[in-house]
Amino acid sequence: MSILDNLNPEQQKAVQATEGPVLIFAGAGSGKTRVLTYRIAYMVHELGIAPEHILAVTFTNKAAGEMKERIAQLIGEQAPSLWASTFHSLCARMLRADGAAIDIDPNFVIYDEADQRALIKETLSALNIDSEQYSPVDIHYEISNAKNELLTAADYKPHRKNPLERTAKRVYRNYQQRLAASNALDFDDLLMSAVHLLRESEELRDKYQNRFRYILVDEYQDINFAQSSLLELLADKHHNLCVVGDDDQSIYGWRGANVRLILAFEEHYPEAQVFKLEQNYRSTANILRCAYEVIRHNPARADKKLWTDNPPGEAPLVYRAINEQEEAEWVARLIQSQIRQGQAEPGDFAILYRTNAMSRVFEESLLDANMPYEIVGGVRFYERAEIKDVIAYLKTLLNPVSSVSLRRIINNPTRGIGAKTLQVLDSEARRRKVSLFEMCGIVSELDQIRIREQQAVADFYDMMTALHSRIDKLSLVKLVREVVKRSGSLQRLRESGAADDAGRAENVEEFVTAAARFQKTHEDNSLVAFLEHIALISDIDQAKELGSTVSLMTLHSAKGLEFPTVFIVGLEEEVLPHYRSMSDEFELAEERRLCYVGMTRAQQRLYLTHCHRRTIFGETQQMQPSRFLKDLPEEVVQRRGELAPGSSPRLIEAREEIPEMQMSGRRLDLTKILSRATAGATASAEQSRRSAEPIPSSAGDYTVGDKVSHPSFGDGRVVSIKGTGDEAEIVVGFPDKGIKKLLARYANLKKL
DNA sequence: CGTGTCTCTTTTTTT
DNA sequence: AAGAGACACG
Repeated sequence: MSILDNLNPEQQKAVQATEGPVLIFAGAGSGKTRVLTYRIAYMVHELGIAPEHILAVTFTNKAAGEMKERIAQLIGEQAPSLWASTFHSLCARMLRADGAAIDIDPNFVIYDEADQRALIKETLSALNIDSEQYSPVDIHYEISNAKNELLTAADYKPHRKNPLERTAKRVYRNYQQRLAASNALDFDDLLMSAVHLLRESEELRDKYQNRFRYILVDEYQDINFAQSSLLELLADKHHNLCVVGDDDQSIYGWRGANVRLILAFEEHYPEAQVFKLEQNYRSTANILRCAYEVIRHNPARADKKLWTDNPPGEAPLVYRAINEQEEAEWVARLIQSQIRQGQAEPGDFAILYRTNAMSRVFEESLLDANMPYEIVGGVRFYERAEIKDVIAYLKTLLNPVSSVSLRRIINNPTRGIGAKTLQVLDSEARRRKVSLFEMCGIVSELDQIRIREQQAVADFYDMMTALHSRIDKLSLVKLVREVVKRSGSLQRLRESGAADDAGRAENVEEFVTAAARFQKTHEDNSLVAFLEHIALISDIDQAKELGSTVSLMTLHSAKGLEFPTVFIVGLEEEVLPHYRSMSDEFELAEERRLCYVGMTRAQQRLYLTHCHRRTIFGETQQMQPSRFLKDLPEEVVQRRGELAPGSSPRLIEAREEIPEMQMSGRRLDLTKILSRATAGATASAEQSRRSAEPIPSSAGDYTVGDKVSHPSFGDGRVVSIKGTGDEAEIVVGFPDKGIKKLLARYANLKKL
């Protein structure tokens, strides 16, 4: 009868400990979300706590959405009064409501990464700082870190001998002035200002402390200092702060997250109750074992070890591919063959990679294999240039002082307002202490600007004022439509002959649809609300149901998800671990955790693949297998398509599994490689020289039109040949089986 | 002023 | 491989 019946004893304890600070270490797959949601249900149902007194904070929108949904299932109609949101939307909400207390205009716009960088560039050039010497990226990183540490420009203390930091301080101050003048907050400001607000106003602190009597935080290992300070302030009265996390899954250190904060929780709240959820319900024993062997090499982990009652399952498989194309084809074929055998559906598979750029080959191979797939994350809709343009119009309308937005659109589409004109406008605006937009309205006073350009500016100004006057009169969609029409941006895209522009025009139309959807589904469908939604939610596809298609995503985006079958691809040195992280011990540990996070997403099957060669930056390189592969326990791992990395070469039986890759063919090939490898020295120079040589190929034996025989497809005719050597791709038409793309290396074709 | 071409750099992960 | 910025030309 009780909610508690569905929980194990440790979970029950964690659910019932509702009062006071609580720290829950929840290993991968240990039912963390379950505990969080049941805890809330328990508080509401069994203890009668009003949902509006509960705040659930998550790190991503996806997690927040899921939590709301799950809680709604448990507590029904009371759910809407509960706050479940990300840190950033929580802060934005507080600041819209009460930011006036610290001089924040409720209509502030949120500057995203690109806006921030544009403003930094603007600042750099205004301060006459050479952006070659001090790159906007580096400066921004410094400022962002300072804000994460809650240091204002005045508080920020650069190292005396560090010119970058000293420059950053100058820029920080000026940048902040520009943000204020633009009535804008950047991502980091949201957090910092919310803390500021609570510190400054006792009244508001009281208000929020009384409102949020029970606070739950997910993914606490990803928290930064500003976020933890915010929580401390909010929980300062009732002390009912429950945090859940797993230090082994901390993968956002590069963004200011600090794992030590979870480890230091007990120091800060000595009375904290600590629970450890160590039983894994997700993965097979073998998968878990492998994951553990990878993670256990990290220093300074909180002491814990996952265990499971699940059966051992299949041994995780390590596959070495020739190059990324072959890797992708192997993955696609494996998926295809499992689906054909009725063992699985597309939604059972996830392909996880280190960087978004790696998704492309997999898309192609899945397309070839006719597999439905979906890319999660990646280039987000709202970040496309044409969409950002429309958004910039909206931001400017809401907030004409927002200089970054105005600069983006003033000559987009081109209307004859060039750099020169803009520069004059800007310096005059500065001299007269008016905003750039206001300056546009009095452009006729400037005789440095030619009449033609004056006219262009004036027309632009008139258009924007006309649109501005309609903000309150038109519904959101109508306003967006009007903007798209009046600005001429859609028309330009439609009329352009450029191939990509048709797609861009469609995107703009899709944006209008997104506005319509927002208007329909949100109670507060004002322009402000819509823009905030875009800035913070920023994922138009999030509503799409995963589950019917193969999922492609980065290891980072996979956090919190699970799939029956997981492929982690590109397990190579310099990819995972990423080359930018290899020189730093701390970052290296984070790469390892990233690998661990990926592995623990798998329920039934885990495939780890790496390539012998990979093309990076348009250059083909020899790759070494990832060091993480070396940590796998040999007794529970199958290795295929390769020589065991680092150790003495050995041949491992390949099971017949994929029709195109026949035993005999591969054994022959491996034997060849084996003999050459043992004959030669192990020096890497020697190795690369050798593999640069063309490997004796069968491709040369075929010409288009040849009749060939395949062990399982029977007789067919060569349709085309792409490439050379063992990488050659031979397309063969088989009368019964259709057209097949075969790799010369594996196909084991016989010429007839 | 706008466009096109060329070179150059850049690619980690994201609220 | 692709995008951004520099430069030259119309």
